[in-house]
Amino acid sequence: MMNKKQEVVDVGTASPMRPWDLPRFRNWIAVARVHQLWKKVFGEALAPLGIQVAHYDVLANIAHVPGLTQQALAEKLLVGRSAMSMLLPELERRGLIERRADEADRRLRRLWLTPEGQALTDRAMAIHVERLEAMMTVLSDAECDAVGEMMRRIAASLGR
Amino acid sequence: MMNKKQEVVDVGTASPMRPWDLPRFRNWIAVARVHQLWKKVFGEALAPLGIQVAHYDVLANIAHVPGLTQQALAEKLLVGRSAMSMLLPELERRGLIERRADEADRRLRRLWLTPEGQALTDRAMAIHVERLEAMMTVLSDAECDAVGEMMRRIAASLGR
DNA sequence: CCCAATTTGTTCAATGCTGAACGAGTATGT
DNA sequence: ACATACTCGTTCAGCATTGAACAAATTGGG
Repeated sequence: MMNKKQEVVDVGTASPMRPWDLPRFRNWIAVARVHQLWKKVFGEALAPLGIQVAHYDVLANIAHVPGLTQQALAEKLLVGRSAMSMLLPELERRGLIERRADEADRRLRRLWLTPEGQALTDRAMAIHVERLEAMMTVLSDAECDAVGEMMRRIAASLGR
Repeated sequence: MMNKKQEVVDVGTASPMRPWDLPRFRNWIAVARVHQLWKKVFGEALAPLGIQVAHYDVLANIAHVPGLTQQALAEKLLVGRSAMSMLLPELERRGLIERRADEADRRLRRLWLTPEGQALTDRAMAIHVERLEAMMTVLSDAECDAVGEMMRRIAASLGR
């Protein structure tokens, strides 16, 4: 497969650098824009449940990996540990999650969903899937998979 | 081209909804993750210049469309107008931008880069392009363009 | 011409996240 | 056993962003 570097003819413009002329630049802008738009749309879709995207991210990750620690959760969400210390007490107070100290290592607080939390998370995930499918209808299955594969490749190269 | 809906065999699991099994879900997670990682990486790359990503977004957009209004800038960045009212005075104080009232409509404050602002923006854009190219090396030109095209399609479908 | 409605930018209280400092608990080395 | 270094979670001040309320300027209909 050809993979020659994409070049832009320098016509001697005043500006020494015109990123908007570079395909990679313009294409990445599109990625960033879709991500931002999605966060807005999803946040509004979640509002009727009385939770925000940050709450949902927590609940969905506990549902995916029950019993994970606050540290592990913070890493998955790419936020600081302190953010969890601020957010989780609120979810606990609302009876959505439970924090139990690990028996072997009492520094760790492992996270679990209560039945109410699981029920809310199920509803939120249903909304998530529904909205995502709606957004993705403009892509064929093959295209969608191709995007995912490429993004995982980029993530791997970023995480060195 | 085949475009049959991707289905997941329901093996009668306990959970009524398992989004992680859906390809569209997993693929989108990858997009979100790359975007978040990029923001972190880029922010660190920008730190030596003494500006943050939010500042850069402002400067780069003024460089791209000199004389745009605060309102137009806020819309482009998907933030509220008040965010600009907080951020721009700082950039003005540092001598990077200039705000001049429009002659015809004195409600509007149009934004321009000072020579210093232009110089800093050029340096920042060089870093931006360099980092972006580095991140994108794992994609061929055709793949990169394909991602951009698909993202623009999604953005169009989201913006109804 | 005039009054109401709209638009632009600003202010301010409230919210959420960060990063550093800290205490409690655990691991390591001698 | 003991001291040191590390890890996990919490607290707190600092900072950015939001959304509502506001003033100034403009627009449009009577």
